[in-house]
Amino acid sequence: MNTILSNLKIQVNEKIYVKDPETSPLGKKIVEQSIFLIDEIGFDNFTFKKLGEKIGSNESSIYRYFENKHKLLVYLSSWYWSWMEYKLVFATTNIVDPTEKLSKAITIVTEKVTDDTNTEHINEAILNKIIIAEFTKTVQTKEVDQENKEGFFLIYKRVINRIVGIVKEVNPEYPFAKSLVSTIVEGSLHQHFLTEHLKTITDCNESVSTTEFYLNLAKNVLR
Amino acid sequence: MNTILSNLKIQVNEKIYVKDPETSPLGKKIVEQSIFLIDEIGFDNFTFKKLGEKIGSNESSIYRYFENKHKLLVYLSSWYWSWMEYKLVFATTNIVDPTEKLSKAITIVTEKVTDDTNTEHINEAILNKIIIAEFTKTVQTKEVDQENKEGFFLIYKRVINRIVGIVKEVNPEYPFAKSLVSTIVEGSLHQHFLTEHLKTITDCNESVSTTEFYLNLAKNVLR
DNA sequence: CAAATATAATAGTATTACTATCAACTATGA
DNA sequence: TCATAGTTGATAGTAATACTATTATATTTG
Repeated sequence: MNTILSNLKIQVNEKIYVKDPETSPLGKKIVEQSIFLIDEIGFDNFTFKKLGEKIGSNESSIYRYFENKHKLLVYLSSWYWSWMEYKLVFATTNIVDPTEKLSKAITIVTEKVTDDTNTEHINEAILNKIIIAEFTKTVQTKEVDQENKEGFFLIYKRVINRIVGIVKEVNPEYPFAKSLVSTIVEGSLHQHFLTEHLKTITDCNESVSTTEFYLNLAKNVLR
Repeated sequence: MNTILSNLKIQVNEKIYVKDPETSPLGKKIVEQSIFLIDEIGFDNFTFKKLGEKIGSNESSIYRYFENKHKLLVYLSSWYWSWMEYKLVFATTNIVDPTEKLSKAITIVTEKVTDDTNTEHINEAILNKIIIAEFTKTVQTKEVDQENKEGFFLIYKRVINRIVGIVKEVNPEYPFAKSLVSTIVEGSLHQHFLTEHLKTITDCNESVSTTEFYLNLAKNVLR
């Protein structure tokens, strides 16, 4: 996986950006540093002006890459889920036993992320923290239907449906495969959030535990 | 329940408001109409100025009740979960069989809400729509730890832990009761959202189905 | 009726979320 | 190597947001 990812470019829907940030040093810096700044001050307090100051660049230059901060967050999310899809595919390819395949998939998608050193300008561990704290904000807007039509959430839906396929291999009779998987994926982000901030309503306390909970859940539901 | 609720006042943590909106006609109007306006234009586009125009009142008057729009949303959420707790308690009291009790509880908490005509100025059906679309925004902020300390989310956590108690009656051996319940409660809001906006990653399509999915899930996990 | 309280109207500030313009610098290719 | 296209930076400006402060006017209560 290592060598392959370093040659592969994560593809993000062109409609999300004004200019592809991967095509210039400034673009890469915007992406790289926005991850740190959003993690640091939170998306709600994040502005292009502050990011400009952080990277020693002008606010107006950032607008040449992203229409607004919402689009930047959608970009980061798309990148994340696209990267997640690679991890998923590589972890499950050539595994014949559906149950084992599903376990690997659930593990990939629910465990805490460590930095993938193959992508130079993106720190996946921090990006994962952002996804945990802010991902629902990319979807939960009044513009969701419009943006869904434009394909902003395709990658996310593809990740879900890839796992749905595995669930159906494990148990073709189970009638709620899609809801189960979307519950696991979204729910694991939520459990990670609770582990950090509202500990009294979760049993998860370290990275492995959230995964354990969902592995156990899936096993019980699909047996 | 009807007669009792019409006499009971839903209690909301005093730190959430500047002045209790239940104590004046203007306060009630602010709460009543904010629900309609947030539903209509979304929380992100909602401002006190727009609300003032809608209710024929001045922006500055609204600030005398709520510090900012975030606090107003926290107020609406607290009200909602408090009301949900009443429904829960009344639906499960005097039921001896834990399994039946849990089924009632899961049904209450996952089903689509219809207006409760006993509360004059609050339309619960619309409020439920707001909770589905915006609830995570009340929690997912940089101030979550501070606000949690001040007790802003106590009611929500109490609802979760009340159901956790029932889960433990059903199966005292199950090691993830808290995570299961928080997954169900938060997850059902998410499934309702997907049903409306991202239909390709959910199996739920009408009110009953989300409940069915989670009843089935809980049954399989706890047997 | 007086005093206290609630509300409305107006004004003002700092920040946000942009857009527009123009100058400077950089890379390319003829 | 020069011309030119494209990128970035600097500055300015606008409308909206998120408030705070002040004063006037109603309304309630004792």
